[in-house]
Amino acid sequence: MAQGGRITAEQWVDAAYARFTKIGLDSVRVEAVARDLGTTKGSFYWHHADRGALVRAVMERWEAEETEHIIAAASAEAEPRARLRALFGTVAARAGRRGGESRLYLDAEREGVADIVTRVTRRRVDFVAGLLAGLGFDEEEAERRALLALAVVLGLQQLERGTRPHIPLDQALLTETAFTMAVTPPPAQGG
Amino acid sequence: MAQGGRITAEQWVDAAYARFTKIGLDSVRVEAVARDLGTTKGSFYWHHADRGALVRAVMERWEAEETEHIIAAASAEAEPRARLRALFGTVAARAGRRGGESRLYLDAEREGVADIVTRVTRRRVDFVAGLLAGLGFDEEEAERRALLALAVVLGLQQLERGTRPHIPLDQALLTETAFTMAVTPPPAQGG
DNA sequence: ACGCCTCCATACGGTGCCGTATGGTGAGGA
DNA sequence: TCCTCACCATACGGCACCGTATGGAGGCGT
Repeated sequence: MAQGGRITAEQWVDAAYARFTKIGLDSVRVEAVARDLGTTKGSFYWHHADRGALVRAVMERWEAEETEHIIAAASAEAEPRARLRALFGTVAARAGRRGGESRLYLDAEREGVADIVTRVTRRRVDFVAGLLAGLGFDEEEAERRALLALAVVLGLQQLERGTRPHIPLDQALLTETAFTMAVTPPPAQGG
Repeated sequence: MAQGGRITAEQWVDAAYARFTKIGLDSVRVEAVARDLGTTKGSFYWHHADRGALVRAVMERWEAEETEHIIAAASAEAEPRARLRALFGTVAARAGRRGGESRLYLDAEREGVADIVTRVTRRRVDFVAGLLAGLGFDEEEAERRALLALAVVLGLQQLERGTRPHIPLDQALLTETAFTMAVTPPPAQGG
């Protein structure tokens, strides 16, 4: 991490992004990132306007990477059901690498990046809803189930982080149950 | 909020609890609560050891109140399905009054109250799992579905707080869908 | 009325952060 | 070679917070 020489504007974003993914957006602090880079904030304020600009750059990179991941997950399988299954698996498997995202929705407004978070969220919801619609759910039911699926991911991250000793979460079985719940249609009316 | 006279140790917890429910545990700061009370931290450090003790007292009150609410929700209806339905409705209706809880799981470890959060979470999970078991799910499936239900609540709170303009969340319809998903058994194997 | 003892206001030192000001260093062009 | 300018280290003032030290202020018993 530490290096004495010259530093580019992008390297500042790199280091800040590393902090974001590992800890959270609130850990993107000018002086802390400077320590990570082995330099001082004198460099930072030459390359960037202020902390807000750095935070925004981090979020824009996050948005780009997230879009790539969504596309990658989409192109893995052909049928909607298999796609959704693969998506659930990928999301579960990458849970540990989304440490920063667990705090994101709570920091978004204060950090002034709620617009970016909203765009990413919309894309995620639309993507999942599209798959569910392909399974036969009507548009609105598909969107509701997609929202609930997103919420489950966010919520499980919190349950894992905030409880100690950890409540045992068997990710594989939970994912299986969540997938089944998502794709199982409601029983016929009047049952 | 402001009052000049003498202040008891409990009043400090009252004011801190108000901050917790409205904003979050991280807003429980000695000098800020002192301002709310119209006094200074000189009073605080006479009544309490340090900020950690105050935070812990707030969480213990939260634990007690949450236990009451769980019991109240339980005694509202007779059958498991109706109980679960009532519980979902109550949780959805009180969403706005749980502002502090949205940050709680993320602050728990740093604030040293993960044990209390874990206890409350366990009780919630066990309660919901018990109702689901009463509907015919086996113990482990019931626990998984209970965990997912908890996660949905936490996740939806974040989605609502972190997106702007807000993604429209129709709480009533979402609750209905979530309830249906929770109580609908998986389709028979080999379907 | 006098003193005591509970309770609190104020001042202080320490930490971590933001953003600015200012001076220095080194690499590349003239 | 030396000058210039991109780049950075340091120092500073400001803010919010924690916890301590210290000196009142006021009710209460005697």
